[in-house]
Amino acid sequence: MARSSATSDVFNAVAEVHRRDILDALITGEKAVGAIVNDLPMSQPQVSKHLRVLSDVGLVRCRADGRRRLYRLDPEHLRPLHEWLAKYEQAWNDRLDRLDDYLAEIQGQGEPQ
Amino acid sequence: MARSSATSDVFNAVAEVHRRDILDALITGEKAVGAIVNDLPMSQPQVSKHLRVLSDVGLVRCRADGRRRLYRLDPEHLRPLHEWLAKYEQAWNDRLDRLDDYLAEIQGQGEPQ
DNA sequence: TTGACATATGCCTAAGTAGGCATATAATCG
DNA sequence: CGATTATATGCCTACTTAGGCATATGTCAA
Repeated sequence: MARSSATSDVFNAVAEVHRRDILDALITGEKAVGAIVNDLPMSQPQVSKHLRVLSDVGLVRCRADGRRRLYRLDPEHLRPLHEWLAKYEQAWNDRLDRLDDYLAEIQGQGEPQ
Repeated sequence: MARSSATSDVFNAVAEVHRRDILDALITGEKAVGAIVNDLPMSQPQVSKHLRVLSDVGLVRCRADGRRRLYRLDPEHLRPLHEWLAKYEQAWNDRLDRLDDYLAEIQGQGEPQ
């Protein structure tokens, strides 16, 4: 048996590196499919299919603009991940607080945009 | 092609519901395999195999105690997830701040232990 | 309408893997 | 040592899925 359907599970949707790449590409804002294809080393059908999965899970939303489809992130749907992770942050607060510090540090350093 | 090996990727390791269940079961502390089998509706080999995956990724650590193997969480290895998620928290701080509030709320309410 | 551009889908194959079952390994006890 | 308990592995099958390719669908322009 394989993993339960990625279509209905944010965890599975995000488990795919390429899908994370797409989400990362959308962090800067709304983008057309073609733009994503240009930014990432993926074929157009590949991108479209991954966008479909991400869309089914709610992580991205689509908007029509002429013959283009503009996709944007819907971070609200990262909530399950966030909640799940939060349980562990609570349990081992001290260790993860250090992690938070570390993150704040590297984020403070490299903020090009 | 299937997803890239779960053995080398925290995201994939955590994508499996049963593996998350095991991790959740270990939140309260170190547990023997048998204890996990008792707590969750899974067979012993099933639990052992999932523990193997989690172990390979570093999310759990094993300690021998007689004929038992005690497993405990190593939250440090949740860092990739945390870091990845942090990027989005930064980008949409206002939205996820509300989520943080919400989480703090429900966590403050139900703290039985 | 015809043609060019933009994106989505369908079909197919290869590959990874979860779970069941039996069994191997390991440790303890008598 | 032999028996029992505790856990890990191996084999097998079924199911999911990523990616390639071709093509359908949709939109705009002339």
